[in-house]
Parts: sequence; structure tokens; C-alpha cells
Amino acid sequence: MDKSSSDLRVVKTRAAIQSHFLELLLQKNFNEITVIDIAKAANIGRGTFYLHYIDKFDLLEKVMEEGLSETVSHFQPETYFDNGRAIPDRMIHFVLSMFGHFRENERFFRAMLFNKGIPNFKSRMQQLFLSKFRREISSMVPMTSGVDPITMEILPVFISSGMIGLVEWWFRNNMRISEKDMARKIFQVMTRGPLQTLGFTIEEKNEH
Amino acid sequence: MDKSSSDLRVVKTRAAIQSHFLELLLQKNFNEITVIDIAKAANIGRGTFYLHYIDKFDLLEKVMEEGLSETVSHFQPETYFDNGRAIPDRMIHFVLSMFGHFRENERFFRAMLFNKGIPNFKSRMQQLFLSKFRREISSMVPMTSGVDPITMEILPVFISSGMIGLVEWWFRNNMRISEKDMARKIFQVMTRGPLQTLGFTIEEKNEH
DNA sequence: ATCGTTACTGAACACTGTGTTCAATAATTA
DNA sequence: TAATTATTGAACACAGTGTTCAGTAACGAT
Repeated sequence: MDKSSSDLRVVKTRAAIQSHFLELLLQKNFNEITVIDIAKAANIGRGTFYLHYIDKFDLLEKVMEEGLSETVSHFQPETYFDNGRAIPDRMIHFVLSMFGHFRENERFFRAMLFNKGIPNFKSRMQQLFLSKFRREISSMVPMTSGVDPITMEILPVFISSGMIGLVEWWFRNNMRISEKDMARKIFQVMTRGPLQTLGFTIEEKNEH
Repeated sequence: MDKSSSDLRVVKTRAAIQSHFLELLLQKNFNEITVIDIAKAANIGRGTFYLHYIDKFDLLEKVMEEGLSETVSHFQPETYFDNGRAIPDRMIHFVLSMFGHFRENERFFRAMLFNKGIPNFKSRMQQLFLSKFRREISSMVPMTSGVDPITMEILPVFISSGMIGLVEWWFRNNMRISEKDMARKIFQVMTRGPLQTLGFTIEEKNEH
């Protein structure tokens, strides 16, 4: 049923397809890429493509999946909080290693983030961040037991979404900011909040 | 060259196309929608479609553009800051009216945010938020003149991206949180920051 | 109400890309 | 080396595209 992926030929063909597909994605809109293009670029017969993937959407799906699950494996579960205290070093270290991973897989992330025809990628990446932050936050129940449930839902959404935006921005600016600086800035915003980071004093109001 | 859009027939056809297109987007993947589908749904000849749009991508583009520029018109330029003080009421009011607009145009935003074949929409929406926040933040130069430039760039990115995530989340949860509550929560996170909102005390470190 | 204009219809057209099939060939494993 | 299996390349029917054109219907202006 499944092609024995230990066969050298299979490995080669799939690698060729995926690699040239990424290359094409960096050059033109996913909508405009045909199976013919892919086969031509990868130097394989068009029929061969269909021996491995259902269609180009399937290929995209597989490539995405693979790249993202590799990314996930860099989410080692650490404890960033210690009874409401602590944080800084471990948190910064986490963000640092994330951005390292992004830099190492620049081709993949550029293709996925910036190709105009690819839907969904940011959503799926956000999903990863989201479940990471959700796990993180809900694991500190003793600390956050007083916080209202809506806030508990909203925060990881806001954070994960904001993080994706930052990653995208970082790539768009050709990664000119060092991973270390990114980590520091993010830590700062997380702890002091956007407005205080900008130097504003907040006029307190009755909460809740 | 351009069809006189005062002609009733033109107005009718375009309205029919756009409306049924939205309907189709709510039902199935953009990739799977054909011009044939659209023409059939809108009860027009297939050729007629091409008298108004180049192809389905062009149609999507126009619909997006229209919806987004209407959204933009709700971004009245207000001053939320008064010499580093102030904020609360006006800011909350702004977010409040935004979410009101989202609720009123639910069909449009649902189609654009959740259809799996549509790329780009979130990016473009974020672009809107981004330029809004950039304008806002850079207009308070006296206040923020001490803030380092990287932070000045990163913050609006983080905020706008986070906001998009919240909007998406809000729709996905069938808008069960009132606009007022959303506005309050967002204000809270903006001012106190994610971690303080969760009740954490931050162990200070040397900044910069 | 009539007339001139213009949008719509529907069928036909060539064309591009899809996904499948099949016998022949090449590469791989054991 | 033999047996297996992946790849090739050509052919096939098919779906959808984008354009054309003569005929018809709807519109705006007077």
C-alpha cells in the first residue's frame, strides 16, 4: 500500500519534489504552480508525482505538516514559573531557541509565511503556539486561580497571535535583529505590557 | 471602458455575484469554488461573470478590498493619549466600536477569516491595524522619545497581530463575549501586560 | 412611449491542466 | 543474479477556463 520509504528511489523522488516545490513557492504564487511545473523542476515524470501525492494541495499539506512538527519538537516543556516568582532566564531562553530554529529553517518559513497563495499556515502555526501557551498558563493554577475565566482564555490567544506577527515581521526585516534582542523585547512586553513599555503611566480605574 | 455602474442591470448583477460568492465561501473552500458555481448561484450566464471580473481571484480581491476599506472608515483618528495620562475611556470606546462593526458584518468576516482557501486576508487586516497603531504610537513623540527604536517598531506589530487573533477567537466563539467585555479585557492587557494580568509578580532585572 | 445604447444570454471554441491507465524500462534490495 | 518495485512516457477522458458572436432583453434619456 504505502511505498516502502526505505527504497532509495522513493527517498530521492520525494526529496526532489519537496525541495523544488519549496523553491517554486519562493518564486511564485501557490495558485499558479502546476503539477507540471513541479514535475519539470524536480526532473520526474508527471505521473510519478501522483504516485506520491494526491495533488498539489496534498503535497503542501505534507510539507507543512513536516515542517511544523519539527518545529513542535523544539517546544520542550519547561517550567517558566516558580510559584509566581522567577521567569526571566528560562523564558528568554525559550524564545531564543525558537528564533534560532526559525533562522535555521529560513527557506521553509519564508515560503510558508510569504507566499500569497498559501492559506492557513499562520493559523496552524498559531495553533501550535496557542496550545503551548495554554498548557503553560493553565499549569500554574495555584497562581492564577483568582483570574477570571475569560482572561484565561483570551491571554494565550493574544500572546500566540502576537508572537506570530513578530516572527513574520522578523523575517520580513531579514532577521536583522538578533535572536537575543528579540527575546529580550518580547520578555519586556510580556511583563510590563505594551503601554508601560512605551513609557506611559496608566490612570488606574476600578477593575472588573 | 468601465461599465457605467449607474446602470441598474450592472448593479444588480454585481450585487448578485458578490452576495452569492460570500454565501459559497461560507459553505466551501475557495479553491473548490468555480466560476461555474458562482454563475449558477447568482443566476447569471457564465460569460457575464467575465464582463465584470477577470477571474475568481479578481472577485475575491474586490470583495476583500471593499469590505476592508469599509472597515477602515471606522478608524476615525482620535487621540487616546493626553500627555502620557488619560487613555481609558477613549481607548475602550474605540475597541467597542470596532467590535460593533465586526458583529454587523459577521457574514463577511466569517467568510474571510475561516474559509480555508483564502490566503492573505488576515495579513491585510493586520496591515490595517498596524498602520493605525503605528500612527497612534508615533504621534506621541514627546512621550516616547526615550524608547528605543526597535521597541517602537515591534510594539505595533505585536499589538495589531494580537488583536487579529482576538477578533478571530471572538468569532469562533460565536461572539458570546460582549463587545464591552472584550474592550475591557484588551485595555487591561494593554496596560498591565499579559503576565501581570495573570497575577504574576515580575522579578525585576536590569533593562536595556 | 419610443429610440438608441448597452448589458446579458447561451452556445460554441480552443486551450490548459488534471488524474488515471498501461506496457516498457530502470533501479534497488536481498 | 533474480525478483521486486519505482519510474517513465504516452495516451486518455474530463473539468474548468477565458473568449467570441449573434440574438435578446433591459435600461436611461428625451
